Amino acid sequence: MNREIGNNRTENKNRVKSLQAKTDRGEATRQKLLTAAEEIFGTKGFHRASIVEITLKAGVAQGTFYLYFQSKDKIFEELVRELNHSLRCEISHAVSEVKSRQEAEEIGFGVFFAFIKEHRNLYRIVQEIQFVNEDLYKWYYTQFAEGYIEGLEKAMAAGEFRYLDPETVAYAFIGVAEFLGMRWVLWEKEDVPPKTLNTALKLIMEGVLPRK
Amino acid sequence: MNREIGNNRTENKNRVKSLQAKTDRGEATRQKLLTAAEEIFGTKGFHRASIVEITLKAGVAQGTFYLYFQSKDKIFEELVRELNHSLRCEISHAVSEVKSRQEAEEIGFGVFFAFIKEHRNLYRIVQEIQFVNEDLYKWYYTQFAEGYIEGLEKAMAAGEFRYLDPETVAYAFIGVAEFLGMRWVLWEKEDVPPKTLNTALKLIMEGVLPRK
Amino acid sequence: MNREIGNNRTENKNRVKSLQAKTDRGEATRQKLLTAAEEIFGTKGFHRASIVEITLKAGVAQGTFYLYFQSKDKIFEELVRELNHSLRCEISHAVSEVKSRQEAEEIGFGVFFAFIKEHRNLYRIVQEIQFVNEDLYKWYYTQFAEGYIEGLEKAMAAGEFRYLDPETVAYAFIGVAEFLGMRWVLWEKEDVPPKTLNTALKLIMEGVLPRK
Amino acid sequence: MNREIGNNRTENKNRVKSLQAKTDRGEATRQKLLTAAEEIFGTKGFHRASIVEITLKAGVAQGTFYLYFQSKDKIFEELVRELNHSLRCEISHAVSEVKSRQEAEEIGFGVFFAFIKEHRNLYRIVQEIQFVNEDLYKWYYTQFAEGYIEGLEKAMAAGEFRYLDPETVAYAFIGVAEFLGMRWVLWEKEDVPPKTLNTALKLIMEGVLPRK
DNA sequence: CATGAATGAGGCTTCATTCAT
DNA sequence: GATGAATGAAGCCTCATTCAT
Repeated sequence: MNREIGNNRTENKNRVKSLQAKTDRGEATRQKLLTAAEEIFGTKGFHRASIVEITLKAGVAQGTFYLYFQSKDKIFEELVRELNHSLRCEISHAVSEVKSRQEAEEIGFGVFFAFIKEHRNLYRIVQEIQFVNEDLYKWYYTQFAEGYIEGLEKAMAAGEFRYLDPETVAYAFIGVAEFLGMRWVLWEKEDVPPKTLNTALKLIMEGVLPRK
Repeated sequence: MNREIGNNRTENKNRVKSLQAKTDRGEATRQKLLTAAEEIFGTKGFHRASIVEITLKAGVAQGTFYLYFQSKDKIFEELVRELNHSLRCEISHAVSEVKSRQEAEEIGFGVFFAFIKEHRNLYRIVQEIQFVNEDLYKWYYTQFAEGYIEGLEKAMAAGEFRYLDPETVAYAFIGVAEFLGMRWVLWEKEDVPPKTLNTALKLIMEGVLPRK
Repeated sequence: MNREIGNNRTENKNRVKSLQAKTDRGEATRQKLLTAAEEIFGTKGFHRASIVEITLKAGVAQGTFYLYFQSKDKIFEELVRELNHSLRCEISHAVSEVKSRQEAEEIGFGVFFAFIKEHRNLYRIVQEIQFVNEDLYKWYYTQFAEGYIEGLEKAMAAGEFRYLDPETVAYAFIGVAEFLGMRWVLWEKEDVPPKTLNTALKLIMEGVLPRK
Repeated sequence: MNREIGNNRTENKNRVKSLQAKTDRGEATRQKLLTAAEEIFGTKGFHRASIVEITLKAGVAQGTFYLYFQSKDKIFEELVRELNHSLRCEISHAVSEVKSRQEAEEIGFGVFFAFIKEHRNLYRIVQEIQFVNEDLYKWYYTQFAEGYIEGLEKAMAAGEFRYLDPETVAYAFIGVAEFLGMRWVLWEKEDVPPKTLNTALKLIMEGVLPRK
């Protein structure tokens, strides 16, 4: 499944390109549409958003939309794939030069919070994709989990982390990040306070039980 | 905010009742509608569900719907409040006779997973409420967090848990539960495997770092 | 009416030519478009066919279409005129060396069936023209009828056929040919069986009443 | 095929009825829509007709249309089935009390011409159905042919008509009727002149060859 | 209390045609 | 001559909601 959905992205882009958008002008329009869509979808959600609105904001005619995207669903899906890609890139890049796995978690959480602050809109989009394309929703989190699991396994093998089923740990950590991000970044529209970030890290590293 | 949203529920019910002379027949119809709505909303999501479908399943006329609920949004919101109420009741009841806070977490997670397995439909509804009534979405999690925080504070005061910002811990734990529930109960349509549950508990209790 | 419509054809061509300096390259493009249009219109019908599709199949840009044809309607009409022309040419040519009028009918029916088998696509086009340009539709059949009437009158004058209102006979014969062609060639996608052809000829020559 | 398409009619009607239209009011609306549709489709053809136009003429809201018909296609198809039914009923009724098969043809042709004069609109509809639902188009003529064949076989068995492949004769006769109807009723918007009708009958009875 | 027919705004999408390059 | 991106009108259909009975 992952493969397919992942590849769809490129295929899709290529197919569209082969039909149109061979010029810079076309590519610019495409970008205008994506940007507009990101904002509208993020603000009003998928269902309350309308194509008219998107094209209005993009400053193009309604029909132009369909030169670049097959449907409302498709542009939405593309946005999700982009978000997934960007976020994973940012995290893996930031984490790449880290010394310990513990530090990696710290950096990773930080980048994640920064990202959703920056892309507040796109972030909400992910939440709604499950009602539009459930497979893509699963794919979204599976992608993250896979990368996470890999890192965890290395850390466990190296003795940095004790052995705990990596998939469980991965989803648990993602859950922690998502809910703290939701609570502070999305609801409060601020940064996650340092205290909270520290607490979260202490929690996942050492748990809530008192250390003896 | 909480107050208002919480009260809406009762107000709503009362208003309708006062209009309808509280007949049993009326109350039965109301219940039929709620039950039908639960299934339809849960299956197809809020936007794809239609009032006709709900009334059809409930076996009443279209117009009848508006005798009991002001709008599509409102019945949806009521369902969310019901879900919130039931789940919190079940958990607090199950947890009430527990000896340690640690055991409370264990029981709590278990009950939560069982609940979403049972109410898979209603559970999906919560995910979608954020696009219909964002305040209610916040209310939903705030309610949980509040109860959770209270329990955590007691445990910390008693020295069962070490002191960590309780709100952070509460949202983190909720995040863990939600994502494991999503991954195993909703995606696999099975129980959360015991191994996963154990791993999760170990994780939140003692963290991933090796114990010295 | 006939005159005008008939002339439109040439006028149209000439006008375009005069704009386009009659280059061979231009004429080739024009032909590519006509050929593509014939296939697309024939396959999907006028309304379901699209200009993009035609230009795609012709291997030219969308805009190019309008260099050679004024509109979707016009190319469709031109196709009809071409069909009319070809079919009448084929028939009159085949019939030209015939000895009796009776034989002419035989040959004529045969050529007609062969033609629609060959040009199944173009043939369907004629059926649809009535909803695009009713005059042209009438023109199409009037052209046939006129030729037919002429031949019939000669045969009647010569005593080969008895005298019956020639226009009625002409339309009746055309109707017979069309319906047998529809039934066997278009529906069965085969030749009209010899038995059917013979039956038809017997029928129009001698009727259904028993010969005394 | 015939069965299915034929039955669809009743099924369709019933299905719709079960959803709505249980009252006289509903049935009246349904009729208003059918009547309006008959006129609009007949005048402008299927593709150029629009639902708005139909509902406007029927004096109902756009949405009302979809209470009674599933789609633009479906109402069109229903109209065709109705036409087919009515016409066959009228003919078979008129022909039922006839003494000879020859007289039956005479009456049949007459009723047919009268019918298309009366239902000029509906008649054009049939021509276009082939581009909307090809099976239904075939069904339309197959229905006629079947009835026709039956009558012809009887006449041939009785020696009233000589033996000629009945299916061929049926389609040929239908073709004659259609083309004369087209030429005089539809194009001239008048009755088929008696002369023409007589000529046609003579032709199909005795052919064009001189009687010896 | 209940019905269900009717409403009408609004959404997505298609496509013939134009025009700057 | 040719291109192909852009246009925007128009079409079909859905559905939450109302209201006369």
